[in-house]
Amino acid sequence: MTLDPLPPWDRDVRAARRLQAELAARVRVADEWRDPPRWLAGFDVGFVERGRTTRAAVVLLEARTLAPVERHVVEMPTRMPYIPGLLSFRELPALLEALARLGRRPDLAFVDGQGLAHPRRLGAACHFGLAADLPTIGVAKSILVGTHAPLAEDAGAAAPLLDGEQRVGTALRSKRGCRPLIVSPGHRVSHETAIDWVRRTLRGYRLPEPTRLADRLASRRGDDAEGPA
DNA sequence: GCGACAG
DNA sequence: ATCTTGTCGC
Repeated sequence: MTLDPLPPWDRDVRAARRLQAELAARVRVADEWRDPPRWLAGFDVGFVERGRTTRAAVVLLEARTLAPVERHVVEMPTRMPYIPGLLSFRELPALLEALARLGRRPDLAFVDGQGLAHPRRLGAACHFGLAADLPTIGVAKSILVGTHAPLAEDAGAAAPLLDGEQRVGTALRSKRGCRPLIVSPGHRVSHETAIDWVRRTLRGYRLPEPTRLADRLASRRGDDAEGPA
């Protein structure tokens, strides 16, 4: 037996982290839209065949009614393993391909995962937003970095997510009895607007409609039986 | 050195 | 994320 060689991804990990720091400097955390969003999109990525294939799902919804008007699923070979903090590199190709399938360009995109709430401020929502030059919001189901004050049990309770002194997102109890969502700006959106749009797109489930529908589509059980009002 | 660690 | 059935709680 020999000593374990350096992991093949070690070099790339370093390069990827440097690139993240550079890209993060280009992320704009402020609202930049001329008109209120009319088309929303939800993105989610899953893995099949023991991770060998990456699958991205996108759902386009009309902002006013939250009615889904387009759905697409794309698959491609997985190029990178999962490494905490480098998720965007693993998911970005599939996310961009899914976006390309849309017949309309969304005005605002919800991405499953972190936005600013990332060690180098470049979660998948930021990276995707930059790459597509689209306003994006990160909606994660757990914390990668940061801490927040205890949240009340009531739906709607929220607290800033802090990484040291900096606010990187918001912990939001989207539904009573559920663990809070971690909402953070991706690109071209402010903290306030990110939270506002997540709240406006909640429909009694833990996840906001864009992300919830994309999740269902990616996990294939994509029928259309609605639950409680 | 010892954990923590989106999906 | 994914592998997996029933089960406890709002």
